Amino acid sequence: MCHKSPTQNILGSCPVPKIVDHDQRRLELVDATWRTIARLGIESATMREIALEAGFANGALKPYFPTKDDLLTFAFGHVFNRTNERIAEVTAGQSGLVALRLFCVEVLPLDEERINEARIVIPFWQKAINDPGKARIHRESMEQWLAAMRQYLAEARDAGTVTTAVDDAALAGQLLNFLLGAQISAALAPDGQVELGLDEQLEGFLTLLGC
Amino acid sequence: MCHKSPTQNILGSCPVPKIVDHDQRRLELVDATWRTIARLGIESATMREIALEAGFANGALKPYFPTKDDLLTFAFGHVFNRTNERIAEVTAGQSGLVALRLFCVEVLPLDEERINEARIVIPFWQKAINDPGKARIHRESMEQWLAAMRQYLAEARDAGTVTTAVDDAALAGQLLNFLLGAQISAALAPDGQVELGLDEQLEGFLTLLGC
DNA sequence: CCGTATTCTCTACAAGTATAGAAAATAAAG
DNA sequence: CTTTATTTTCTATACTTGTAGAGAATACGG
Repeated sequence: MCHKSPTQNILGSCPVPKIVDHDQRRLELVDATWRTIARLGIESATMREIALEAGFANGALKPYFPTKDDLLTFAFGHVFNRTNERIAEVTAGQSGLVALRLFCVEVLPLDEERINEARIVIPFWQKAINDPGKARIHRESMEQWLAAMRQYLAEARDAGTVTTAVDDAALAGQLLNFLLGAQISAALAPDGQVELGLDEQLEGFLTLLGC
Repeated sequence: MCHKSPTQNILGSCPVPKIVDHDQRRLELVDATWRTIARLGIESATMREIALEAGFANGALKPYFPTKDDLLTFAFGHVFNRTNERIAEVTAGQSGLVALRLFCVEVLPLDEERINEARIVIPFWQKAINDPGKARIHRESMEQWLAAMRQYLAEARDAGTVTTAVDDAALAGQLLNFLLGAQISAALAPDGQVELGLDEQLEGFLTLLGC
């Protein structure tokens, strides 16, 4: 009698047949979900289409995500986490205006990959309107972002690079809404359009802070 | 033999039975669509549900909107037009910073009605991601808004109330994205929440312009 | 009251969806 | 090769949706 779980048993001695890392498979499926939504839109991202994109047949997703909502919630959460990790990497060891700029540049949809992320997050927002759980995911990330931005602003004030009379909470909120709106503008821009002027808008905002 | 169309024939003399103003009926249906989306979300806004909300049975919408897409496109366009008319009313005869503030206040989701509009426009954006026609509707309105904002900024510069070195195009773009992002923030805020600080953020931005 | 053109209701249907679960395929140990 | 537990395919089901269209209801002139 063997008590070992097959997935743990790489060098096992029981009648052990298969080795699929469920967690990694889930990430593969999330990636396929992401690609499908970016390519066809969320309305065409059916379980069948996602399975196909992942290279499987219809029912293969079931053992890893019992329902479609599980899959989507996990996928959305993963995109959020990935963005936050990227932000953490880029801003590590930085502070003040420099960190604030790096933060914004990382979030703004300035390249094809992040424009795709904008095409994912908008359907997420739409679902969140009528799904309190998803709305909470959004709000918690945004609280986190706001806190980071307020800290960077405070640091910049200490350094003397931010001198405006407008208070930090208002500035951070304004900047956050700007970042969110930029997702809309980028996702709905015509196919070939590269220049939305987001760089200039960000630089403009940062310039205004020093008044 | 009678050649008059019954809908035109208010005082007719033919065997004329019914008087339904098709255009007004369409507006009623658009209103019911709007209410349904605001109440249940766009995913639950089926033809049946919309018809019910309008006080009709399933198939009654058909003569006025042959397909669901016709209904939705018309409904979205109508919300856009209504907003633009409201803006035109409020800013009529105004100019410069005053006009700019009135414009923004009219667009920002500061009351329950405009938070509902945010709950409508987000599903629209989502659909527009994969529907070039809808994307164009959005872009054309935004071009119009940008032009208006740039003009107000130019007027304010002439009046000396805007003195920043940041150029007007960047300012207008930044402000537009702020307005769009505010829709997201408001639509996903918790139910009871009244204060997002959008007023302060707008005032903060306008203050920064005078540097 | 009757006739008539319009408006609306109701039922029906074809297409597509998520999901369930039986059966086949698979891969490694013995 | 056989055994065994897992993984994947495949088919089936229950449900919802948009749409179509026949028929009933309606309202008004005569």
